[in-house]
Amino acid sequence: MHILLERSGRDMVRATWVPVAAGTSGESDGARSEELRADALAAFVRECEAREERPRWVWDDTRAWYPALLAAGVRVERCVDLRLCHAILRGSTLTAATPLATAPAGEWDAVAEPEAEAAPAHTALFELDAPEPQPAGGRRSVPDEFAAQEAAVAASTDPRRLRLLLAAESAGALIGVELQHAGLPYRADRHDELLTELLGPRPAYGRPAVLEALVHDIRERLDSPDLNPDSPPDLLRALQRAGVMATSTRSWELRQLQHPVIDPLLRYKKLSRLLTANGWTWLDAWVRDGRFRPDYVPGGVVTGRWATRGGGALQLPKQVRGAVVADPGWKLVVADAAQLEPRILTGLAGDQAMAAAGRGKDLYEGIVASGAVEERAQAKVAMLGAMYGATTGESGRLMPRLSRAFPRAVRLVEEAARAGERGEKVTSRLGRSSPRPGGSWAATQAAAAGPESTEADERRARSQARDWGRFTRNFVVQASAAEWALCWMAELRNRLTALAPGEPLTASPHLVYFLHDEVIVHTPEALADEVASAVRASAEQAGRLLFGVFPVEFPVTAVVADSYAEAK
DNA sequence: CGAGTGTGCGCC
DNA sequence: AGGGCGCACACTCG
Repeated sequence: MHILLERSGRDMVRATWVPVAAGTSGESDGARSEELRADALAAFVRECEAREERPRWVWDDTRAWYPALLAAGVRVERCVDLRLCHAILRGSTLTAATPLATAPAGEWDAVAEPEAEAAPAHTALFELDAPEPQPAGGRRSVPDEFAAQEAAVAASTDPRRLRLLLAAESAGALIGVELQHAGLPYRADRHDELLTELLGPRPAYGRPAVLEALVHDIRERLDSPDLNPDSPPDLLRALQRAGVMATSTRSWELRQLQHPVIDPLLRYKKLSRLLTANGWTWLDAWVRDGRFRPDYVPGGVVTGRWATRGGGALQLPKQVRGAVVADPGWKLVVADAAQLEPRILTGLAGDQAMAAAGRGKDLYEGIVASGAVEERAQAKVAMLGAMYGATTGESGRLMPRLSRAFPRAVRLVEEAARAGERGEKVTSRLGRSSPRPGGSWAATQAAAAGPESTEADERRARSQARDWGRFTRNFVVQASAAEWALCWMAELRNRLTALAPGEPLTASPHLVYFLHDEVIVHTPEALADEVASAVRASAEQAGRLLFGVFPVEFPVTAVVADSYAEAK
């Protein structure tokens, strides 16, 4: 049973029951409906979860509904996040011919958070189409939108895959809220110790002692007493005055050069970065009551990866992971999927040779064993190059050998790149499609094709096309990997719930962290081994959901630990 | 003075 | 001369 929720006035909520598979009629005739007070919602949801057979809650935005329910101690097993699903169905090539996809943009296309709207809708490289202005007449109701989405899926070229994608995306929305609710167990005292060890004690003002000493040292060695090492132009000038022929102040470039200042400068950069990104200010802002609670944004990236807002949760540096510590009597199960993206590519391409290389062992070692390359490092750089579109350097040179050994896998990414270069969309395993190149794309390409095009026009157009081709090349892999990760997590969430039925979220094993191909579960010690098994079983299940019987494996390492730093 | 852009670097 | 992000700081501009 679907139970649709929407606001029906000040402090009131309307709940509408829609039987499964009845949502395609475009009408909600025969559907039961009930009005209730908003403050009675949590009790209502709790009761339905207990009474109904696995109800699926349908609402506009999980981030708007679910936090209050969790705060009231109510967990939801399944939902449909109409806003996230709408975005997928609007863009998917599988639903391109449906009314939902061909209609002009409406309020369901709006960005959820008004403050996010201010963000520019383009990047330096690729200007995407700005959202069209919203119609004044209000938005389609929740039942109408739900019916339109069901109709679009039913009329799509692959309803099974899309249904799976929408279910996984919606489960991700629930998990994102639950992650923030639970928080990552985080020891502020350990973090402070780590910072103090590396930087010196927290200063009341100004730089910590270790940084201050490094600045002094750098200034002396460059004979620049007033140098601000945080200013790239200043620093570059000072370096050149001292005879260091750098063209930028990037660490990787400085590392190649020989000069007494290089070592302290690199150490300064590293530590300065730690201080500004994850120093005491970060600790004060983001860690409360022993928990780090970042704001996850499922579906926040075009490829379907998650984004975060604030706290930089997806960039928690290795330096501070020792502060992530399980509560007394609890353990962390730290799990990550080994070589996820190459294995996803294997499944996408149906490449039996590469599946064999990854069977029962490290995929890169398997590639070495196949004879394609001599060393693991080469296998890795070649695979990454194939997925990211490297054309030069070692990676570029290895491509022909990779291509000979694994023609299907390489052909798949090459074809995705060619499609992007033509300005076409590409689509992930379950049906998420890339955006079309927007902004100046058409004008630039037309200028190069016109009768009076100059050499420069053509160069610009070629370069733009290649840039977009690298994006679509990576999109098919990254987006499909994100789908695998969602299926993995959704399956794991179900298994964790089953380990301790009826328990509140934070009293039983629960997810506390997610990082693209990595999860952390916080669990009572006694259940830790069962959790680790669940993590592995969920990965197998995710592989079957995406690739059926095709024999590509998705090994995960699952480590039971007290601290995040112990894993890896 | 605030808003927007560029640089650099952390994560996958 | 390599895909996707977020964030802090320096810097520029109105």
